[in-house]
Amino acid sequence: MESSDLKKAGLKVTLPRMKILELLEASKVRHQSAENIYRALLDDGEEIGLATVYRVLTQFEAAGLVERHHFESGQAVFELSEKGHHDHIVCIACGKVEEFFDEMIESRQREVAAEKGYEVTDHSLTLYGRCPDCQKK
Amino acid sequence: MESSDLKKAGLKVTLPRMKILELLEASKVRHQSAENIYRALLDDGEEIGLATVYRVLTQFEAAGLVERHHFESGQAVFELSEKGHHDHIVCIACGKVEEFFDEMIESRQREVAAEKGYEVTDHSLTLYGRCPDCQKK
DNA sequence: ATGCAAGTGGTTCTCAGTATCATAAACGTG
DNA sequence: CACGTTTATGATACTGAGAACCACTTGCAT
Ligand SMILES: [Zn+2]
Ligand SMILES: [Zn+2]
Ligand SMILES: [Zn+2]
Ligand SMILES: [Zn+2]
Repeated sequence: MESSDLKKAGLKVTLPRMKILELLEASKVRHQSAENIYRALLDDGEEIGLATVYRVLTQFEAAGLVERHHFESGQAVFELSEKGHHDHIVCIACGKVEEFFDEMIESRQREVAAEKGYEVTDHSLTLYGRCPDCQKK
Repeated sequence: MESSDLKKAGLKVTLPRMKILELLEASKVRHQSAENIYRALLDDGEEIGLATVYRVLTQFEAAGLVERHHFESGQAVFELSEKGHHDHIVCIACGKVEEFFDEMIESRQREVAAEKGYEVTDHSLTLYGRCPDCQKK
């Protein structure tokens, strides 16, 4: 992922956009809030405004570069959309987010929607529970 | 649903609580935002404060009387939890909400979580698309 | 280089929801 | 049913995520 991806998305290559993209790639945490990204960039010594982070993430989302999720925690989180569609399991104790994909669930969703005559454009499935680590505590 | 349900839930029977419960039962729209409920009560000539509506709905949720959902529209919506678990299809054009239950999806979710060692406490599945009516337009 | 369209970021604004707190209503007791 | 304690109410102030503004800066084509 690099500047060419920004061009492809119809976005000018600017420093803040590059920095945000780089951070999303480099970070070991895949699902991050806007404020998280903002603080991480500040900590890296970058000069960037919070408004820019929100604006750029929204543009990235519109361009299909990132996806936005609303887990129950309130705050939206963003992830690079390099990998294909997947759903999430969120640990309610430590906040860890894992991903999964289950073709049977996906196809049943399509069937359910078709039965009701809906054209589905999107869906969101999130499981909440305790991860193995947090169960031990 | 009546005053006894409030007592069972460990909540004093007060006028605002009764009014909110009555409205939720009587309303033809099952999934409503707090502000919606507030305005509906005002329109019915009730004297109630918005803070009370939010407070009471949160108490009802804690007591298991209502469920809160966060569809992508931002605002939380509430519904009586009289019926069993179900998931939702939301029309992105007109906002209509339909409900469905699919045992195959439910059981696959349990399996996926078990494979990853999670104890699932809850999940949220929402399909977004266009309802039959809105497709015609 | 130079001009201008597009982007930035400090700040203000919005909007859903919560906290505060003085007043009012519910309920157990006599 | 009057009383007093406890809990609830509701007007209002506050919060926090995110969008809107707008003067200033940057990227890029000529
Ligand atoms: Zn955990
Ligand atoms: Zn993900
Ligand atoms: Zn519709
Ligand atoms: Zn429902």
